Amino acid sequence: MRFEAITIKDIAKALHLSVSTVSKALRGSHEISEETKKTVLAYAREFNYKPNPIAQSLKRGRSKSIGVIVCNIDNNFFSQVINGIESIAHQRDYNVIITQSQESYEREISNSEHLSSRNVDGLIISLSAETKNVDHLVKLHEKGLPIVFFDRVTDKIHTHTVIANNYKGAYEATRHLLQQGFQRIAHITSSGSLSITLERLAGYKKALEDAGMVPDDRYIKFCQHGGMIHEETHQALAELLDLPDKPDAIFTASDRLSTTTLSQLRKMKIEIPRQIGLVGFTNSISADIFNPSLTSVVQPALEMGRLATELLVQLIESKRPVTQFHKRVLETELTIRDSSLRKFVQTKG
Amino acid sequence: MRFEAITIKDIAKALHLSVSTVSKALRGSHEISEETKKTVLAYAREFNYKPNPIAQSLKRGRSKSIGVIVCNIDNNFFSQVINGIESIAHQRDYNVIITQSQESYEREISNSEHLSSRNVDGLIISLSAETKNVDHLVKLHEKGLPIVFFDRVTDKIHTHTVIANNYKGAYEATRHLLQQGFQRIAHITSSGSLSITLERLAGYKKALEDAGMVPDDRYIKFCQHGGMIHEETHQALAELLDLPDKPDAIFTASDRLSTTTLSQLRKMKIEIPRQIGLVGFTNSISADIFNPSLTSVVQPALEMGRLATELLVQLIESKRPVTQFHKRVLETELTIRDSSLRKFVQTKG
DNA sequence: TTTTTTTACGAAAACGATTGCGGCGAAGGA
DNA sequence: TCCTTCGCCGCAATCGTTTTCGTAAAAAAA
Repeated sequence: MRFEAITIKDIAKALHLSVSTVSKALRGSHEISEETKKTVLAYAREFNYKPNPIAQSLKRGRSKSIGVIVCNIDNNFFSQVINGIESIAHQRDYNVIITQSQESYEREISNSEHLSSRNVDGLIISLSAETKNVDHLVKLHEKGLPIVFFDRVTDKIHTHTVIANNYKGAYEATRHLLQQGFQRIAHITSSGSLSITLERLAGYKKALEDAGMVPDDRYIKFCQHGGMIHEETHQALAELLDLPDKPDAIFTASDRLSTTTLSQLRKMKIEIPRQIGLVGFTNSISADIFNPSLTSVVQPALEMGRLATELLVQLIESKRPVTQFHKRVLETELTIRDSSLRKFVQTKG
Repeated sequence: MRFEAITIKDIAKALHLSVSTVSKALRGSHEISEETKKTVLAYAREFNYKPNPIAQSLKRGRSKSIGVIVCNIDNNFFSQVINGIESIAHQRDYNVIITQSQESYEREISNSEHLSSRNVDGLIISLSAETKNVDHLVKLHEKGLPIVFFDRVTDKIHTHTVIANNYKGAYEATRHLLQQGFQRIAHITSSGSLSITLERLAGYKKALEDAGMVPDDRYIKFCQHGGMIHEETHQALAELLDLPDKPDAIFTASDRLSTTTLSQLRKMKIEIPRQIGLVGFTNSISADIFNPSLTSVVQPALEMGRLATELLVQLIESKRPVTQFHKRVLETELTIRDSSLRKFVQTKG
């Protein structure tokens, strides 16, 4: 390092003041005269003084930064959420540290501990598919670390949560398929330990029941790794297609599952939606240029990120312990495209 | 905070040792007896002692973490690079801090300064589309911060760089279109100040020249924001289609530009590849399910991330100043799909 | 003038860890 | 017996900042 950053000590020496006086002057303390403040501020500005955040962090135990743990950023839903998080965070003068759990329980633990030891002021997290136990987060929460959950939440920790209306989104998607005349609607979803899985599954089942049908467990496939491992999705799909009463439509519960399923069906030369209709939860910005274009349950990802961050900042900056927690549920939007349209089939065929 | 993390001081107090003895014991110093070391290690393990990274960072000026600046994580190329970065970084026991410039020069500056002030030990960066001046990085580099550039590089700073063979990739893409019989090949690309833009443009032109054609500037459109602003791409496309000699093929130079162009052409009901052929630089994992499936120049993104990180760690951990710098050029791969196949058209039409 | 209050600043401890140096006791050499 | 050497450990400074407390000098009150 040739040019070291300027410190309070340097300013103090240059102006023949003490370190403490400079510090107070910079922070605008009332015990420093206006004149001294001006001198210090002027000098600081001239030499581009920036307080060392590491030292501040050590001293104050706060860092003006928030940690984010998502399973994977390579996914339009999460990257949109992160954009929402960053927009509010920067507005409130917080920095954002993004980490990926890659759907791994181990990495979720190590990421959360690392972020905590880095003195992040709060945590925004969507649980990994492998996570069945949240003791690691309970521990941090009890230590006083504010946490906001989004998307994949837990009820083991009493705090703010932000989710999409997964139940209703799944219900509408399934009902849409039914309205299109599909009879045997399968459901490919993520790990059964995730909140979103259960909520979406419930919505799917309810829609079937409301149509006078009985949900059939053979039509419901869980993928423990949420589509991160392709073979898993392929096998689920193969099993569905091996059933005596093959499904004539599939409702996929996540971004990765949707694209993998679509891709695999096409590789198998199965025509969509003629042979199999498809609706998926996805925030892919390319869903309209898929072949066929994919009917999607879209979550308000950006808004979810913004909201989660606002709630987190409230927690962080609250003077008194917060006891009143919100569970914010945002509505999804069903965007109907070709992959689920029977009419589309009829036109063609 | 109810349960504070255990510190060296706590251990010292509990074992009736001094803080310095404990510190040395934990680091395995030879000036501490084996017996004492054992006691300390045992106690530390029992109470799950973790050194405070903030304090270490302040004391040592190093943080065992590396900063990453990319324009946008919502992009398969960059998210794959980041996966490569994380895989090596974790292997080498470094943490990764990801930030987004959103193609903004201002944000690139503030991100780089913030990362530097957080004592990252090194920086991996792909320049923003707006960046024409790299003084902010020169300053950090002269201060001694190791930097590795990838993808969008600069020759203003003498250090390691990792790029794809953009020239050759563009050459092959263009040649492929020519071989398919396309005559008037347009090129939609990013900001002219980016290295990748110039390299890809050169490859495109060379392929045309080698085919006995003269590159025509009216067929070359620059998008300053690299596709982040849709209107920009739309206008470029509109201008191309307004030309007296409309292009019969387009070669797009980036992920976002490719998907936006494809989407827009479809909205305009322009048939691909019959009316317009399309080849794009993209690492989208969904390129095969696009409509039509998109012929792509694919970069070895994961490998680029891994390599950049290995080079960075070398710089960080080198005892002596490094003076020999590498420019690593990795080969791209042309994946041919329907969007560029004249044969495909003939079959259909 | 003396006492009290106010103003404006400095000294020092603290955050948690690292490290050069000094010291003390025991062992070895003369 | 005395001196040196060495092993083992503690003291104290340090990183850059914040904050409590103490204290001069100046201002106000007596």
